[in-house]
Amino acid sequence: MAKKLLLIDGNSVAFRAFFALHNQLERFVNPDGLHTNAIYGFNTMLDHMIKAVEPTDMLVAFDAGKTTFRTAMYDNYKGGRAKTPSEFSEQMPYIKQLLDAYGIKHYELKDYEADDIIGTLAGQADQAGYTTTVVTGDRDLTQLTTEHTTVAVTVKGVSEVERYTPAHVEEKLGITPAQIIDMKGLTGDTSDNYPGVTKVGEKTALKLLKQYGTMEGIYENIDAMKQSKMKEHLIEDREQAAQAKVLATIKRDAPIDVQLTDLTYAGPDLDQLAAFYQTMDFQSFLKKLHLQSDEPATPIDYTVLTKDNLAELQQLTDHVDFYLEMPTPNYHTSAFAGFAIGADGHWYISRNVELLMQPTVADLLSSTTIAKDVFDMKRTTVGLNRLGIQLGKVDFDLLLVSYLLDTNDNSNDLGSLAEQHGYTDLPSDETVYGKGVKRAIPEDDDVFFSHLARKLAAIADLKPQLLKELAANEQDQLYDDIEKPMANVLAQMEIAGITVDSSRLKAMGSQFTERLSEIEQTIYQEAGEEFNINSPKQLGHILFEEMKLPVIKKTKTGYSTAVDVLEKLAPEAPIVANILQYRQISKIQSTYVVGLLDAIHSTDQKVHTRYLQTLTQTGRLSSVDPNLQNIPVRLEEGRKIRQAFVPSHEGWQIFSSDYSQIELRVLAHITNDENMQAAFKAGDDIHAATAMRIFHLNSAEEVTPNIRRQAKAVNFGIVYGISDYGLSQNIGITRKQARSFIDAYFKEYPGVKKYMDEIVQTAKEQGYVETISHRRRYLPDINSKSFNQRSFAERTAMNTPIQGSAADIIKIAMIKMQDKLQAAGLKATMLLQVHDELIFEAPKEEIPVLEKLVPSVMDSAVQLAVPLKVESHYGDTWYDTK
DNA sequence: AGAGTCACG
DNA sequence: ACGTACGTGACTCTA
Repeated sequence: MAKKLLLIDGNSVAFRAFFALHNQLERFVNPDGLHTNAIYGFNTMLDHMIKAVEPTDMLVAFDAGKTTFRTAMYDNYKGGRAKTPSEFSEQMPYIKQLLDAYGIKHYELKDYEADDIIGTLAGQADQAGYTTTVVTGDRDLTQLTTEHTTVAVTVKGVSEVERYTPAHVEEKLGITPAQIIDMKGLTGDTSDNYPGVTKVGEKTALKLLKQYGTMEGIYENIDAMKQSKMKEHLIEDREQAAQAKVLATIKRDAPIDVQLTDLTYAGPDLDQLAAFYQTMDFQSFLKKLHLQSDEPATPIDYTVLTKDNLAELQQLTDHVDFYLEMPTPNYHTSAFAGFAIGADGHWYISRNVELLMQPTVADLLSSTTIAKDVFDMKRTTVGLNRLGIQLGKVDFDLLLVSYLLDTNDNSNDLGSLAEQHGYTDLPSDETVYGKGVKRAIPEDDDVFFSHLARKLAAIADLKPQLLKELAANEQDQLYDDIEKPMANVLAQMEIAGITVDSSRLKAMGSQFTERLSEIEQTIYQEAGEEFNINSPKQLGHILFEEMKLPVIKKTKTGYSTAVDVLEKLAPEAPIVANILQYRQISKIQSTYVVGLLDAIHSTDQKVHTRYLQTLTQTGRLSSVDPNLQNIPVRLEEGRKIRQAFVPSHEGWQIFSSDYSQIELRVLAHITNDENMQAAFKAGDDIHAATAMRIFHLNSAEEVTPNIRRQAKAVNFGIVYGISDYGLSQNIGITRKQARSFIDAYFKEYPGVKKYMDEIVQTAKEQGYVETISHRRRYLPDINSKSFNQRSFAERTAMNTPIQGSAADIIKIAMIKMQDKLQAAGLKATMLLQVHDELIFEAPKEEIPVLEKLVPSVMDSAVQLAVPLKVESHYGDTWYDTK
């Protein structure tokens, strides 16, 4: 049989696992007080790789301590690294125990790193005709790839890897695996703390290698290179580079005393593994083990609910678990497949949702004293509403709570989510219902009913644990006072829907169709041939190969034809302007005319979006099916789409209020910057005020529109976690100028500077950032080795509290708003939310009331250190609210 | 299914 | 030196 060898870089993968589950650090503690997150993550990765590779032979290599031949050669090697957390080191011996139970050989060698052991064995395996897979978190190991050796580098979480073959290395970097060491030699390695050639980074290195092949090749030709700073650096740092290359080179001949033939993998010792899992308190792995040993899944008890036993439900007087199954995601239109109801292990199931309308059940559900525990209360509320039933008091919503605990837990599948929280008695819907075209509700009653019963059991079982975690995070208020009431408000808005004038849309559509075919003909003439303008590939061919226009930007797959590129090309050829025009109209046509028409419900001429309440990483909502949060407004052409959004009654109007600069006001609040707060308190135009400060102007007259525009861009940039490059691109200035703008900004608003530094520091220490309402976002990459990932996490750390707090504020306003509308007995209805804007419909005569009420509710939603400002507009259509 | 593009805050 | 602004969803083409 063909030999398949799996080699694992033990330290690297364990470290990766530790940080991937860092946000769960305190949940992974066994009864002895040992942290187990790295062990758990390592095990997950192990299972995943064994399943994917099906190895006949395996070995896990470890580093053998601090000093190696590399430290002997260069004493700063891996110097200056942050100390390994003790929570991590304490787990290492147990990872080795785990491997023993798995029957996997592990090995370490004094004076050598795990890399060298792997390199040596991979080389031997290649000779012996094995197929080898190397698993590591360290990209440098890609130098080992050959035709028979694949290197799988962990990218995200614990089980996602990127597989490097020689072809993949070539494709990503444009060099061969053997040239990786030349590249490292030139660039050095910050995380291992050795330098290469000054000012030479990956890009320069790759360019040089493509030209000269190897580091030696570069130096052989160095004299012929034209004079430049780079040449000087190359000459000066020659020795350093040579040393770096040696440091980066993985040994292929380490003096190992294991033989390839010793590595046979025969599978785990199940008893030993079970005992290990018991000590570690790994319930889910224990479960899997039992499944493997062919023990039947524990059956679950349930009762089929019928008209005859309905009365039994009257015993439920304290709390009720409830789940309504709708097979498709859109609960406004989905069929009903069945439901489950019960409490304390007594589960009643039926496919017949008409039973829900029986008073016994309906009263239970709509009761405001008997609390319901559910999964996705908004979905449940809308679904029940279609059956004429109100969902009353909800105590626990597993979906909402999981999202608040960790915004990454945003799967909509109850089974997957439960598993995330260590509950393994519930398979995913995909497992039970199938996926894709094969997805269907099981015909077998027992299969389906058991699944529904297990859903209730999961909700009931996880409730105490999750509520405890919520309290520990100080998120009780966020849950009780914001997200739960929010779910109800959103359900009402979704049910209300907004009326769309389809004849208006259709009229616009035929105009667009006509214009499109005209432009299309012009483009074909200018191109000299017909092609698909919607295909970036074909368009790129025409523009850059046939017409030979200059290439400004490339994408992964070819030439970029994005707007910013085309705008630069417009002066070169008239076809470009026509393409831009075509793109603009075709976007409006496909997404907003045709797309919107498709979404109109024929029953009421309305669109009913769904707001996703548990998706975004910041706490904002998102809107789907259709997305009503990105209806065109910036360009007049598209803005006209808004004329199709009309009130649902004769004599009514559309009314809208929006927060003005809410994110900058939040910024002024949380940074406590005196200068920025003063500007808002004085009611100044903040962009003009910023302009005067950073450009040192003395009077408001000196703020020209262009200067104000630049200051506005800087303000935005700050909110996004600015970089000089990003700002320079945005407003078309040099990087140096952008840098000086930013420096001036921080000097003028020192509180902002201080906040930005502190929030990044806080994120690095605690692993997450928070909004004013204790909404939390974990940033696992904040301490990443990769500059890119780390920088991204740092910008996120700066932006999330701002964007997220603004989201908190409008949510609070919406909840208060809904109450006020009801209390005032108004007919006005809240229809839409677009991040900083609320849209209503109301009888004309209520407009004056709304003009006072809405802004007052919005600006007093929370008390900040600066005032909140709200602007209102109204008219006959959404278009007219300007 | 993923990439490219473009609509919004 | 590194490679770049934060958060979304829908449509079209192409593998």
